[in-house]
Amino acid sequence: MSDLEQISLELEASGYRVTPSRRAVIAAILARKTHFAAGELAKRCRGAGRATVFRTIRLLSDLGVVCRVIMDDGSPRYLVSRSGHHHHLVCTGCGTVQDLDQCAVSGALRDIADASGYEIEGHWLELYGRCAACQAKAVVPA
Amino acid sequence: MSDLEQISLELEASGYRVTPSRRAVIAAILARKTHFAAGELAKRCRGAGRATVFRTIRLLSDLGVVCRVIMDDGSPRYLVSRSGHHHHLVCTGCGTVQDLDQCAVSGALRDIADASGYEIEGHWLELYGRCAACQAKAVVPA
DNA sequence: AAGGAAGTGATACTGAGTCTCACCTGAGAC
DNA sequence: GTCTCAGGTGAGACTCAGTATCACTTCCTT
Repeated sequence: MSDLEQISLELEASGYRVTPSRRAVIAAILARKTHFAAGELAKRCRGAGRATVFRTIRLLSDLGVVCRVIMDDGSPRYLVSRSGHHHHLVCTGCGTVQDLDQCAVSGALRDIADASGYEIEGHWLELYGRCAACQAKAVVPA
Repeated sequence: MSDLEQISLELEASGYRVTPSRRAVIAAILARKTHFAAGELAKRCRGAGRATVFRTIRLLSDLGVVCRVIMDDGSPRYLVSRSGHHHHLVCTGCGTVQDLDQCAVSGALRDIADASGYEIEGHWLELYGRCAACQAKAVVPA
């Protein structure tokens, strides 16, 4: 089963219609190798209007198919990612985004909650660095 | 010495001029009790144009006088804050922002770097929750 | 077939932030 | 004192993200 069909099934299972516009947006997203900007996708995606592209991205984001990453310059990007709580490791060299399996702060949250008196409801964590390939490139420049 | 003078001295020490426009922006920032949106400040700040307000906010942000917080809805806000690396604890009830003394992820970063092969250069962490006062309010509603 | 809910596209709008460009200002050189 | 020029400024246009509106279409249910 293709990713497109898989996601279509998820949409249907959640009570949403699988329309040609939505299929076009999903196909456009799957065609992107890495993360993408919402506006750029809207421009490239022939089969759906701008508003629909944004609506579909939000829909997929709610379903956990797509998730939002804030790049180190603050600009938002989206990428196809696994659902559930996780964080990202963004390479500042090539832009690759890697999922992190464990939540790096879950342990510290309890301490912070105790110390501050806050009831922690959520958090946002992005990590920036250079992947192994980009480190190698930096050492031996072409 | 007032905060305004203090910040003016920091500006001068860094080689920037202390102009009436900049003083107006700094005064407007200091007048805000909590965090503020850049655009809203630009509207309220009579003594400086929009572009200058944004320029000054960035300048102060570079100097570490002001720092940027991403609220839980993704919108950016600024607040007068201590410089150096730290994180924020944002109350989703009243919007209060509290500085966190320790960096909650510094310990975990080494493990992540080892496991992923990345050279971690930076990270962004925001915590969201309800402060003690808002928790009390929620339990005993008026 | 009818009706209504869901979905769509065009378009206008808001808000953040940048860029340009002509103009202003003030510190230092003479 | 005045000249000069880098630094600073304001107006305004622009880009980008994202939302709202509204008339229209599509499709499911009855």
